[in-house]
Amino acid sequence: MGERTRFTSLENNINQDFQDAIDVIEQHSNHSYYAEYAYYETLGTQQSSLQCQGSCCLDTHMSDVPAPVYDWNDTASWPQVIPDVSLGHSVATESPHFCSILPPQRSSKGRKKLRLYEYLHEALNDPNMGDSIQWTDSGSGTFHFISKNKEKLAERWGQRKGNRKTMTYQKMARALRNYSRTGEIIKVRRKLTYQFSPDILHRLGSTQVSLRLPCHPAQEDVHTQQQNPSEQSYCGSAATDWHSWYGHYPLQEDYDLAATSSVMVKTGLSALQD
DNA sequence: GGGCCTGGGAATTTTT
DNA sequence: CAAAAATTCCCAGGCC
Repeated sequence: MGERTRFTSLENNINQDFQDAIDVIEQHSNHSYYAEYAYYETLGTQQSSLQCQGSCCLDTHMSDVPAPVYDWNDTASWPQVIPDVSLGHSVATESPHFCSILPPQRSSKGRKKLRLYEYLHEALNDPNMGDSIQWTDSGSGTFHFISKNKEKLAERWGQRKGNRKTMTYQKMARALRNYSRTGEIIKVRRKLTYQFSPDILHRLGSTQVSLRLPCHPAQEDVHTQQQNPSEQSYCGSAATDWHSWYGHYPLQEDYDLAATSSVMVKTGLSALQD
C-alpha cells in the first residue's frame, strides 16, 4: 500500500508540474485548446493531427487520422495518454518514458478523468478497434459491440482506467446503463447496441455526424438508411431484423427526444453555471 | 438447460 | 472531511 501511495503522489507531482507548464503556455496564447494539444502532442499521444485540432477541426475529414475531437472546455479533458490501442507503435518512439510515467487517468486542477463514453467514442473512431466496437449508424450515434471481442474492449477500458481488477463487458455495460439515467448514452433495443445522445455526440466532436449526414437531420433517415457499410456480419445477417426492431420500437424517436431534451436542459444549466 | 444480455440495487471508489 | 458523482459488484430475469 505504501508503495502504491508513494507512486500515486509521484504521479500527481508530475502532473502538477506539467499542469503548471501548461498554465504558463496558455497564458502566452489565446488558444488554450492549442496549448493543450501541444502538451499532449509532446507526450506523443496523438499523431500529426495537431494542426488539425487546433485550427480546423470542424472541416477536416476523418480519413486516415481518426483522432477524436473533444470539447476540452467541458467534459473531456484527459485524452489518450496511453496510445496502446488507438495508435500504432510509432508514436511512443519520441518520448516513451512519458507514456509510462504518466497515469492513465490521474487528473489535476479541475481536469476530469476520461469517461467511459469518451473512451468508447475514441474506440469507435479507431479502425484498430473495429473488431470490438463499431458504428451501427454514426449519424444517429448508435453503435454496437462485437460479441466476440467485447471483452477485449472492456479489458482495455479497465486498463486505461487503471482499475485493480480487470474490467468485463458486464461491468462496462452496467456503467453504460447508468448513462441512460443522465441521457448521455441510451440503450437501444438491440443486442449490444447503444446510442450516444446527440448532445454527447456533438460534444465529442461531430465530425462523423456532420460528414455522414450533411443535410439530413431528420431522424427518418435512420429508418431508411440504416445499412452502414461498416456493419459486419452480425448486423449484416440480421438486416431484416434490424429493420423490424426499429419497427417494434415506435417510441424510438420519443425516446431520443426525451433523452435529448433532458440533456439539453442539463447542458443549458451547466452552461449557465459556467 | 445453459449461455448470453439486460436491469437495477447496493457497495465502493474517486472527485469536488 | 463530507457530499456528490462515477464506477464496480452482484444477482435476478428474460430470451434464444
